[in-house]
This record gives sequence, structure tokens and C-alpha cells, in this order.
Amino acid sequence: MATIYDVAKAAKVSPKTVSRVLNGDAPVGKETRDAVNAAIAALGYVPSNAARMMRSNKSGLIGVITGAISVTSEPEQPAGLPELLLVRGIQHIIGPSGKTLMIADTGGSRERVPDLIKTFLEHRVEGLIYVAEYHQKVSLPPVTDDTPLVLTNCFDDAGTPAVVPDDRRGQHDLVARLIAAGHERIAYLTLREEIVATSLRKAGYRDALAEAGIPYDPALVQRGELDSPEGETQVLWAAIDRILRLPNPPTVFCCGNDRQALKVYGILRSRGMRLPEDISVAGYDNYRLIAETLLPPLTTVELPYTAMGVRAAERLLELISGEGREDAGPDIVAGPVHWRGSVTERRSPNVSQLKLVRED
Amino acid sequence: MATIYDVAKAAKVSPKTVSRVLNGDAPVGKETRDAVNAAIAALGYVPSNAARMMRSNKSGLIGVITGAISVTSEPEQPAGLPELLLVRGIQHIIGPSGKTLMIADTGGSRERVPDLIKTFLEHRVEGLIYVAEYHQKVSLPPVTDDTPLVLTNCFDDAGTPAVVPDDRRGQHDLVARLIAAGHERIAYLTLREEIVATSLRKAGYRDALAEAGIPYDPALVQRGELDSPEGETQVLWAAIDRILRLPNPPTVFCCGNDRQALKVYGILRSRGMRLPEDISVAGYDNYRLIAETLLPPLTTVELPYTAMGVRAAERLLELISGEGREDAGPDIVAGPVHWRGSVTERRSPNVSQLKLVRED
DNA sequence: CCCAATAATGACATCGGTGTCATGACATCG
DNA sequence: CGATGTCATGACACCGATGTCATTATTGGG
Repeated sequence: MATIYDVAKAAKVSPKTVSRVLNGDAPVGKETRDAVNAAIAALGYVPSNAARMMRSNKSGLIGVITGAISVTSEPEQPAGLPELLLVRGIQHIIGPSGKTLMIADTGGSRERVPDLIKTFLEHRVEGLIYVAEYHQKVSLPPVTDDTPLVLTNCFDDAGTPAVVPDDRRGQHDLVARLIAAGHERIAYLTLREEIVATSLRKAGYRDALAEAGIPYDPALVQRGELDSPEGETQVLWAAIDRILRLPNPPTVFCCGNDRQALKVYGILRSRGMRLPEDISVAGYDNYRLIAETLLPPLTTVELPYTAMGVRAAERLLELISGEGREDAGPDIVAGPVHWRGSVTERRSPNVSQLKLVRED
Repeated sequence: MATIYDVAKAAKVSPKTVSRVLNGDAPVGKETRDAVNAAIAALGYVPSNAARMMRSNKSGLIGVITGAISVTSEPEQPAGLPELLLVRGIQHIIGPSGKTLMIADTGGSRERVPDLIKTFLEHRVEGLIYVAEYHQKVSLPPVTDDTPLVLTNCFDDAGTPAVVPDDRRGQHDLVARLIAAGHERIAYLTLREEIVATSLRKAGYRDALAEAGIPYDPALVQRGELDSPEGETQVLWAAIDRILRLPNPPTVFCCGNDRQALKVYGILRSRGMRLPEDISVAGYDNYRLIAETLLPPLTTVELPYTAMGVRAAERLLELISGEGREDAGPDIVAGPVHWRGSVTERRSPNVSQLKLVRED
């Protein structure tokens, strides 16, 4: 590959002049500039980032660590889409900033993280973003002090800058909207207990009930997922069965996520119920491939992955430029409710009022 | 950040000796080695890839160009999952090879591709992989001769090394399996006509019919998708309605993809049909989130994205090492049929014989 | 016991750019 | 008209590693 010296020789100028043409950091005579540009084109010269970096000590690189690329476990799960959307949000900010994203994946095994960090440090990345597959607590090996780190979709005990979803508020907003539509008996099928989101969302569910003065009925809240994916359908079947046999059954099922809602559609229909005439269903995630494709389309809460990615990238850029503070606590990002045909309006809700709730 | 000189000073040796400890390319006395390692740890020294690269001219980087990260159009589509799986396959090969992946995305606009290529060349990537979102023909701007390029999920007129899915054979295998299960009236709901996959799969469908001596009935093949996502459900409704009103209706619907199959489930059920007792359904893609979650689980053909990524990375590594030929034509990768509960066995098929078909 | 091979280490040049400083040719101003 | 400033350009050192070659100490073979 041609170097700046080759170009200089071809254009009969000094290497430094070629450098000036490339960077425009000092005036260059028009004829000289043309000659240099011609030589560059003729030789197919592309400047070497490595050499440039040697002097400037600026790599222009941002490192992203994710498991999206090769998740081995949980085969039926969305498999990386959350991380994909997060990375998309990150790219949305990093791209225009002139920096380049380097993405590495853990290959599903957490032990590889230190290796990846080391590789990134060798490339002298200016900042690091760690992306988790679902909202969780993590503990990463320490990185250098010089290189800022932002956690996304996760947090740690050390108070590392983090961006997480507002699960509590999301569930609250959905349930509040259901109540506004006239639902009062609201069943809730949860995800696994250990998941951070589960407790937060349960709290949000109770918040909304309390606000509306509706008593909390534990019989309406059933676990719809096991630790292992085995026999999941049966668990869900049993949970739904228990709830529907209640003396005062619910008018709507809130599901732990859209995928669970997809299963619930099948189970309810196999029991001969019509959706949404006989029973309403709501999900969580706004996993559009499911939510928008299902018949009827699914009412759900958006997990604002893209927005979180945007926020994480912004925070990282602030930290790099020295503006941001390391200790500013986690950023909590809420996503909107998407109201679709899977929930009946039992009475016309005062939507304008709810919009205020949504936007405050 | 500490340099090799800092380490050398701290360990009271020459920089070159530190280099030797790092690379193990010449014998170093035990005491010296320990002293150097201690100094490295104390200073938190991480070697600079840029400086290393200056001498060796080996970047150890592989560039991947994809639209996965920020697809703007087609909101309901799988949105990048195919590319995600492809990248996973690529990573599976590149990671162990000791090289590092750099992933850049087009941000949905093809015009950015030349820019991305330039950025990669500045980083002196050793090879490039272009990943398309669906099987299609592309025409990329020329890259340097030194840097090998492999197209994945796409191909061009110039005969650039490429890896594409075997849509014809995939559809053939599925239909052959349906026939083996006793189905003879097989409806086929297609995707958009312009898509490469559509014509290939239609050919595969006819191949399988011909092999079994079943006459081709054009009335059973209906377009189930429009150019724009508007009114998609209506089109599908109409297509299904036309087919079901035939004097000799089908026993199974083959869908253009799993997402379409999800919609077809809803439509058939809203017509009061039971799945799979009254009618069978098959998909394409093996989009597991849908195929495994649906009730009943969906029979489908796998689009072997991961395998294609693996193959593309292998080919690229061959090209980089000089083994591979530039002109070896496209690699066509077939995926297996996944047989699940959405298709009834009308007669016990000779599966062992089919397995042979599958594995040859 | 001498010579050759090997171990262990360092000095120095080099990779491809860019920052610093110097230089000469004009242009402008008081 | 001389002093000063800007334009246009080049010489040279430097960033942080590593390849080459040189140097010294040690070991083994004949």
C-alpha cells in the first residue's frame, strides 16, 4: 500500500505538504494541491490510521462489548435483538461524532470479557460501553482510569455510569392505561423471579392499582415462566387455568413479555376464547415482529432500547470530553405504551389526561 | 498511558527486552522476565496496537459492513436478526483466528458504503465482508486489490466471492417432506416477486412436485405480500380465501416466511379452523422466536445464516492467507427442514430415506 | 584448553504519519 | 523604504513498538 512518501515523490513535494493537503491545517497553493490530489488518486493512497494515531494518541475508536453476536444459551429468546437495538442507538450518536465503533462479543461466556477489554485497550479506544442482554446487575473487571465506561441495560455496585430501563414506570403506565379503559380485574403473568425486571414491574403494577384505589389480589398474579425453558407451556397453561377459575376472573392478562403473550394467545384460543372480545391481553417489550404481526395486534409497553443506546453514547461522549461526572448515578429511561387491538376499551378513557401522565 | 520505555526504565532493562518478554520471541533470563512482568503489572501497561502495526503492517482486523445496526425501513421485519446471526457465524471463525472484528453499518443508506470502506482501509483491515439483509444482488464500489472481499447473503455480477442461501433446495426439501407426509394439495403463499428468494423457492416447490409426479396447479400459488407493508393482512386474507374456495382445497399452506405464517395462523383461526387438525401450515426461515413459540410449533426450513457466516469467514481467511481463489464462484449453503407440530402426518413417511436426501 | 554454538541483552534504525521550526517570497503598513 | 505579517513549503524529530545487528557471558565438544 502506498505511503505519504510515495505520494510526495509522485507529486514532487515534501511529505509534510501532502499531509497538509490531507488535513487542510495550513494553506497550500492551488497547483500543488491539485498535483498532490492527482497523485493520491493515481496511487490509490489511503492514510494509515495507525501512523496517525502514533502522534496524536487519539484512536477515534469506541469499544462496545456485547453478547448479542453469539448467545449460546436460551435458544428461544429474542436472541440478541435488544442488544442489536441498543447498538443501533449507540451508533446513531457515535457515527455523526466522527468516531468509529468497534464491537466485540463475549461469545456467551463472561470470562472472555477481560480479554476483550484488553484488546480494546490495545487499540486505545477512547471509551467503552458494556451492553447486557437483559436488565441485570453485573460486576465487570476494572478498566483503566483513563478509559471511561458506561454500562447499558445493567448496573453495578461500584456506581459506574449506567443506563437502565424504567421497568417500574413502564408497567405502571400500562396498567394505568388498562384501568382508564375500564379494566379492574387485571391478571399478571410474571417472568422468572430472579430477574430484576420482575420485581420492578410488579411494583409498578401495584403502584397503578393503588393509585386507582383498586385492591391488590395476589391470586391474580401468577408466575408464568420457569427457570429452565422446559415445560414452559404447561406452567403457563396451569397459571392461566388457575386465574380463569377464580370466582371473579380478570378481564385482561398482562404478560411478562410479548413472547409470553404470543403463547397466551394460543392457550386462550385453544380454550375457545375469542380475542379480544372474551378476554384482553397485553405484553411487554414492544417486540414489533410479534406485537404488530399478531392478530389482533398486541398492546404492550416499549422497552426503549434504542433510546437507551442513544443515552449511553451521549453519556460516554460527555465523559470523554470531560464534561460528564463519573458519579451521576444511573440514567433511567422510560418507554411509551403502545395501544393496539388486543385490549378492549370497556369505557372510553380520558386519554388526554393519560397523555399528560405519559409526557411529564 | 504507559509505554514500553516506561516499563523498561522501571525494570531497568532495555525496551527491546521488554518486547521480548511480551512476545516470547527470544530467550529472556528468568529474573529479568519477572522484573519486567512486575513492572508491566505495576504500571498497568498495555501495548499499543498502532505502534505494533506500524512495523508489522498487520492490523489483525477484519471489517464487516452491514445494515443490521440501523435499518430504517421495513419496521415490522425481523430488523437485522439475519445479519446478527451471520455476524455471529463470522465471529465464530474470526475470533479463534486471533483477529478482531470491526463492524460498521450503513445506517440504512447505501451511499455510506464507500465511506465505511475507506474507514476500514485506513485501519488497514486484512479483509472485508459485506453482509446483506436479505438474499439479493448488489453492486459495491471497487475495493483495493490487496484487500479481499467476500459477499454474504448477496452476490454481484463481477463474480466477487460470495456466500448465499440455497433457497431452491430449501423449499424443495420442505415440500418433499410434506409430500412424504401424505400431502398432495400444497398451497404456496409467496413473498414479493422481486425478491431473489421468491423465484428460487417457487422453482424448488415445482421441483419437489415434479419429482413426486404431482401436477402443478397455479391456483394454489398466490402472492401473500405487497410491495408496501400497507394492507398486508387483507392481501393475505384474500389469497387464503381464494385458495380455500377452490373445489379441491389444499391440506397445507406453505408460507413465504415464519412471520407470514404467524399471520396465517391468526387468519385461519379466525375462520374457525383448527391447527393442525383442519389445516397444516409451514413457514420458512426457522425464525425460532416465532417457530418455537407458536402453538402448535411451526414446521419450517432453516435459513442457515450462522452457517453462511461461518463459510464467509472461512473463505475470507483463505483469501487472506493466499489459499483461496478469487474466482471460485458463489458458495451455496442449504439449511435443514425443522419438522414440528403444525403439519399433520397424513401417512407415516419414510423419514430415513428423507434424511439421506437431507444429508447428501 | 581452545573454538564454536547458544543464551542474554542492548544500541539503533525503521514503520508512516504529524508537530515544530526554519526559510524564502510577497504583500501591507506606517 | 524598512519592518512586520502572511503564504507556501521543506527539514527534521518524534510517537511506540519491533527487526537487525552487535556484544558479552556461558556452555559444550573435540
